[in-house]
Amino acid sequence: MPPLSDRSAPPLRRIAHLDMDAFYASVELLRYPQLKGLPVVIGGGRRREDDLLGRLNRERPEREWTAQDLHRIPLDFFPVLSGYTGRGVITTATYAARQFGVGSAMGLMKAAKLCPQAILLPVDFDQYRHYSRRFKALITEIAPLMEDRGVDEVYIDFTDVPGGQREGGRVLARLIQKSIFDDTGLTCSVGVAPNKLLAKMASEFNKPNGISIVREDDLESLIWPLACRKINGIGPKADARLKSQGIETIGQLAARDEQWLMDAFGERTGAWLHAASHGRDNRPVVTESEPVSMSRETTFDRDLHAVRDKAELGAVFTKLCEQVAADLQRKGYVGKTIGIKLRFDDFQIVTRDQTIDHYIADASAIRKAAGLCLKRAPLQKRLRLLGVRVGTLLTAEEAKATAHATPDPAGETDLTGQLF
DNA sequence: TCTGGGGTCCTAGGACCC
DNA sequence: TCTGGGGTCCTAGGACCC
Repeated sequence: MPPLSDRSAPPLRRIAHLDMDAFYASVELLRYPQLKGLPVVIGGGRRREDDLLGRLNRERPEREWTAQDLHRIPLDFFPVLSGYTGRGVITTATYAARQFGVGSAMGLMKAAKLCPQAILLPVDFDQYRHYSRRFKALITEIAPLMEDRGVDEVYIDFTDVPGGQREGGRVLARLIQKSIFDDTGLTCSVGVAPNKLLAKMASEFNKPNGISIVREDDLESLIWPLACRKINGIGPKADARLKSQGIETIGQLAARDEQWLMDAFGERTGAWLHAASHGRDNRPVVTESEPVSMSRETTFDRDLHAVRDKAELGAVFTKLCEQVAADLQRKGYVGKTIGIKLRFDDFQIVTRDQTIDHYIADASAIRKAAGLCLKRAPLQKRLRLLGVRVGTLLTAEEAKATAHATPDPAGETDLTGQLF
């Protein structure tokens, strides 16, 4: 019989990070299995891709093509990157496409140079959301403490889940992988570690369809040789600053004195860099959170001028306000900080926002406040992007309960003097 | 031929209040 | 006339992430 202290010892903290493999592209491959193994990129702007079925029925009318026939669409019928013009970027590329050096966030025109034969599919967010909900539901059936990190990523707290400690978490990770694959046909990569920071790094070790286990004492051998950029939170700017100090790897970062880091990078950031390099992170897995803001933005097909393209801009502006309003209402939120975002032709970004004294969610009130913001913005340069944001959110119920929500009285919204 | 869209969090200065 | 802190809210910009 083990002593009481042993039996009551708390289980080791085991946190998993799960990352779906090439998620958007993999979902597309479920519909178009004939594309398996080929270079495929997902992306593109608003430029509506000609619907494949419609085109088939027009150009190959020898039979009727329906949604059941997607897997039968001949390869030569898919649009390819070659000759692409427009401002779209790649959202996801299949592993076959990545061989050519194309990847997320790359402009499609640049990708067309690198891999003109790649098949280009338009994004289909409804489809990705559907699979996203499905794989997350499967996970929470097995392990209820899950943190949503976007459509294709989650953290999972394995600590108290039956089997979560076996082989460092590998057994449970395998179970979840299998459950997702059996139900959806999609694969994912999982990293299990003592905390979120290390789990996130671990999930990258063995892609695709891999599992990596990182334990406390793996720090030196597995983490320290990695580039600082692998730490979630160190981006290109911070990485450049670290490099300028001769710090390339996480091990080199860990070798620096904490006080030195605090002097060089600020109290907070320095302390965080020091902790992260030593694999320390006590952030909990957060299962629910309220949104802070909602926004809509759009990049124009060509840069627009505030005066010369006033009518076009005004129409887009109104539409963005309507979309944000619809998003707020559909999700049941109101907000009182209304803001705009402009990106000029030189890529400079300017924001203006204004907090009003009551919570709103209707398009005309948003349009009115956003219009006032626009008046305070410089408008000499041509615009590439326009965005509308509503922040300082409250749920509609909260707002009602505290009588904060004052609906814009009918007819009071006055658009006279508005720029657009 | 550059570079999408939707988010979160942090910083820093100023206003204002105690 | 000069001299304090602290705290909160607001605004603008920027880094970073998916």
